[in-house]
Amino acid sequence: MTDDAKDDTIEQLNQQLRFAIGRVYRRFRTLRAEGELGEAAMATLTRIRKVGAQTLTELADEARVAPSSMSQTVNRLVAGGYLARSADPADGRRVLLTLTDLGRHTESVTHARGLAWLDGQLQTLTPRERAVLAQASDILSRMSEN
Amino acid sequence: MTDDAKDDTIEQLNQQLRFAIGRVYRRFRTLRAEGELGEAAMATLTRIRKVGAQTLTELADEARVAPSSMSQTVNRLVAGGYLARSADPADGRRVLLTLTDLGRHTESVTHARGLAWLDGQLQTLTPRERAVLAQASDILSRMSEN
DNA sequence: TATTGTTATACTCTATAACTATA
DNA sequence: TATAGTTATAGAGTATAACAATA
Repeated sequence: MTDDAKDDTIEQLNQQLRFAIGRVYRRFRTLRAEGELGEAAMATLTRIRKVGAQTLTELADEARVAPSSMSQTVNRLVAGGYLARSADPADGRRVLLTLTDLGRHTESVTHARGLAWLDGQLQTLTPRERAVLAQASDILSRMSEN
Repeated sequence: MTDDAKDDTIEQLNQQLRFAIGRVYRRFRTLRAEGELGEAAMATLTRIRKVGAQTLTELADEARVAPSSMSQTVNRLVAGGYLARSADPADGRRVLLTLTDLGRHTESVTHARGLAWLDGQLQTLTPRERAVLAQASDILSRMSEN
């Protein structure tokens, strides 16, 4: 295989992959039911449910957004009663975000519902196709760290 | 393998995949340079470049967004001089969207630049990993049609 | 009546710039 | 000075509802 042929393959894969990911992402987004929390809000609740109380900077870094963006997402969640702000006793500049009962319950219910469509799709695949997606997930996660 | 074990695998894949796709999509989005067109606008220009003049409904269906959403994306593109509206001689209700010279040029340049990051990432993968991503792209594209 | 498209309005998500409070 | 966080402001993208024009 010449370098040119290899570049062609990569160019083609690039476009296929970007197109496929955009479509699936938008598909996810349209699954959101009336009155349900948006992607960023849900991801924030899920993160705190998984790892416990987080500071604003921790959440912003993990989501790869600006601190002000996360501050506004947190504002909406606090206003809705899903998150509570509390002072960090060890450092007065820090604010610890924790789930309220409503936040914990909403995260659990919405998470389960959000998985339903993808579950249905995955059920229709062959085991081999699922294995391909599992490997692709690993590769994509690694890539997005750069 | 029992049914329960199979369900566990799918549940795990579900979460991995959704996480991976969200991360890569957001990574794409942050690549956008100052003053460049956004994802939806660029995708619209690219679609017209590939298949020629399109009506609003065609564009909305392909992108899987509401007609009013596409109308507003088109509004921004027409206001910026990237697209031109013209009447369909065969049906007075229809509006045909075509690229202007600026639109064609911008699509070409921005498209090339947008591919750069992903190209770099793909170059670092093994041929086998790239094959996995190519297969995954197909599977994901098929899935998002449902 | 049905289809095509637009506008009004509102919400989510994001960013930059300017700011306060604490270390 | 540096770090943590907030607010003001702006813009992209999306949706629903109400509407006009044409088929």
